[in-house]
Amino acid sequence: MIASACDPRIERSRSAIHSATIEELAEVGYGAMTIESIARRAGVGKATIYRHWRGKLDLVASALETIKEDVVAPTEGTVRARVTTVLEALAVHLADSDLARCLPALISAAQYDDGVREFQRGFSRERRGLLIALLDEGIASGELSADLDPELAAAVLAGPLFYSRLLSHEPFPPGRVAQVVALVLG
Amino acid sequence: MIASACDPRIERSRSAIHSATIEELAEVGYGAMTIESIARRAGVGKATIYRHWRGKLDLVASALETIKEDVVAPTEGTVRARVTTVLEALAVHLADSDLARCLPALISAAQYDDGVREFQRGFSRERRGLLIALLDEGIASGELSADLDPELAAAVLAGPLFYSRLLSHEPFPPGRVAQVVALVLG
Amino acid sequence: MIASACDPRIERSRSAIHSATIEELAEVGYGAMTIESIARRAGVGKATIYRHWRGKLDLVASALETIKEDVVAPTEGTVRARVTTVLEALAVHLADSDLARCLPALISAAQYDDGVREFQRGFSRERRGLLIALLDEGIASGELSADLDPELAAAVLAGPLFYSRLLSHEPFPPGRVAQVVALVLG
Amino acid sequence: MIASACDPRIERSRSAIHSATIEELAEVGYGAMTIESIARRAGVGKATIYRHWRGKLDLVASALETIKEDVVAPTEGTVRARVTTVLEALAVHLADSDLARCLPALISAAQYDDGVREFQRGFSRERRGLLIALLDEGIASGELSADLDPELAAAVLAGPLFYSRLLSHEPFPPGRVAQVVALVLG
DNA sequence: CTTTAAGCGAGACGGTACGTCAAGTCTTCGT
DNA sequence: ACGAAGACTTGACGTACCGTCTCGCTTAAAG
Repeated sequence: MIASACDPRIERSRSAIHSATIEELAEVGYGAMTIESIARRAGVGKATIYRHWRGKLDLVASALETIKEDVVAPTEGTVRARVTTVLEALAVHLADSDLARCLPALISAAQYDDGVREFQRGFSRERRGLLIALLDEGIASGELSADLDPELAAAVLAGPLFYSRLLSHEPFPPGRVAQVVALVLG
Repeated sequence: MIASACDPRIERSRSAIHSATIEELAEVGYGAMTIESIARRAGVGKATIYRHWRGKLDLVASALETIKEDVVAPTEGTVRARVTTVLEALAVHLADSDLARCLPALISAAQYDDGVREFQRGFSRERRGLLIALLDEGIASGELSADLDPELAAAVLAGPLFYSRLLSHEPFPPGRVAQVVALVLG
Repeated sequence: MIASACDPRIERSRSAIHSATIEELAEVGYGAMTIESIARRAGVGKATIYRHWRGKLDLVASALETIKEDVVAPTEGTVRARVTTVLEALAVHLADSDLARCLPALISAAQYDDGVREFQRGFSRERRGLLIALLDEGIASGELSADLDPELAAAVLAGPLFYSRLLSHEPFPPGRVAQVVALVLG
Repeated sequence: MIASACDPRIERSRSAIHSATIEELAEVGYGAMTIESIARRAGVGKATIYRHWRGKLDLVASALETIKEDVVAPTEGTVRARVTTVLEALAVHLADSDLARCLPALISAAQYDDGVREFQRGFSRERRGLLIALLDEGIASGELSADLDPELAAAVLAGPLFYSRLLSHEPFPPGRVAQVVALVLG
């Protein structure tokens, strides 16, 4: 009955389907991606996909969860330097990674699916949380002005990187991250 | 031959199709929108649509052009105040407009379609151009530091508005625009 | 609106589909026959089939109508000789013809579909009518006993041919038809 | 190993599956009947069915064997009377019995499956054997003409009953069996 | 003031993908 | 050890749109 918990085919299928989903998402985008092509690429039957997920959105949300990697902030150096490091990592990540390649699809899907939206909101909140914590620390230590609103500043710091990637369709050059930090944190 | 330039039937079809496209886009989103439903809603044959546009993306891009309102920068007041006004207008626009509602779909589509990418790039460049011109003016008049990189500053100013809309799925509160301007332009 | 009445594609599709249906029916039987295989064989889209017929049964019934050939009784010779000729033709037909090859499928389908049943009943009634008319003529001319029930006799004459084909799965040898006639008509 | 011969569970499953098969067959017909629905109805796993039978046809053939009642020819009276009795029993059987209801499906299946064909041929041969034996007896006793071909006569006697059932889709009225016998056996 | 040719709506065409269902196979677990 | 349960791959189901096509009507223009 709960045999499924141990049947190795289930796990093999799930991971094959997840990989295929990420690849399809990055290659053709959410709209053009089809369940049939995922099934074909993963070498599984369509029914196997529908057995585990309710549909395309559900599948994509679950596949994206699997590639959400933890980001850690450095602990050494001035807050400005550490913020720069974090943003540079983000810039590099946005320039080339599975998640970044799926980002446009993700944003589009989030518009019509609560699950995807929650996932994506969580993803950004996590990233932003890192920055906010650093800024809080800088304010506490006196390195940054007490007037600074960390939430707002985090959005202002990360904003241009996403803006560049999504609106101008050019990755933000990691080399210019320092300029942004200088502009915003004075 | 070039009768079409004058034939009123063509214009009637075009505008009926454009309206239907905007309505469908707002109601069901880009992904769920179909050419058939647009044809149905506009009361035209499918072929009439394909006669004038290459496909869904082309049609949507063209429909959006028709609702793209010109944005004009104010000419009175300090540059800081005028930048604030422009960004506030953008924040309001992003919070509720047909174009803003289609933005996620556009960004996604732009990944895979050159035409859409160009359309979208043009749209953002135009907006950004306004800001850059203002900043240039501020530098020239001495109101802003000569060290300021207008291109970068424009991305830093507009970035958080899009970041909020696209990544957090919350419109950026127009009331906080002033804070951003203060943070970035000192 | 009634443009379809003249569109030559419609007739081409219909006849291609009919042929493919008869071939499939004869080759694999009613149960194993699929709409997809018919569409593939006819070189048409599945939707084209569903556009014209409600389903498999409807399609089969309509395809069989197209191969229903008229049978004519000879007018010369004794009634016994003419009955023999008609039955021999039936025996040959049952041994090798599209309709005969589809007969088992037809009988099976008739069990669950009124349309197919009516078609098949009509087909047998027609054949039987020929025999009955001949027997009536024989009774009228005095060649056959006035006690003979033509309806019953027709069933007794044709019965063994179908019995052999359907129950023993062997075509009834045309050469033995004369014996049946001798047995039944004395 | 051959534990199955003794394991009471096996027998319980077999009979539950047989009953379920007969019920499904009668309710929805051969074509619409599925292994899954039989398994469901019998309260058994699909694999249990496939462990014992090769497929639907095999299962149906086997289920029908279980309800094949032995037919015995009467031993008293004239051969003509006894032939009439046997044919009347057949007419009644064809009018309403599980086997008769499955006959069209069987005939169709027999075209494409050797096993079913053999089963069905055996079924008719058995019935016909009864008739042939009676006719042989009649010839031996002098009641019937020595010229009579018992094989042929059997087909001519039984033919109309099947003809009526399969081609006209009307059960042959048992009351008219005597007329057939009179016509064929003089 | 008619031709005449365009643009039109309608919708059939061959296709692809949808999400569902059943086929027959295979693996795990519980009795 | 064997059967029940159920996940697996496969492939057909009938539907919806895709983008292309053919048709007959309508209508604006050029003769």
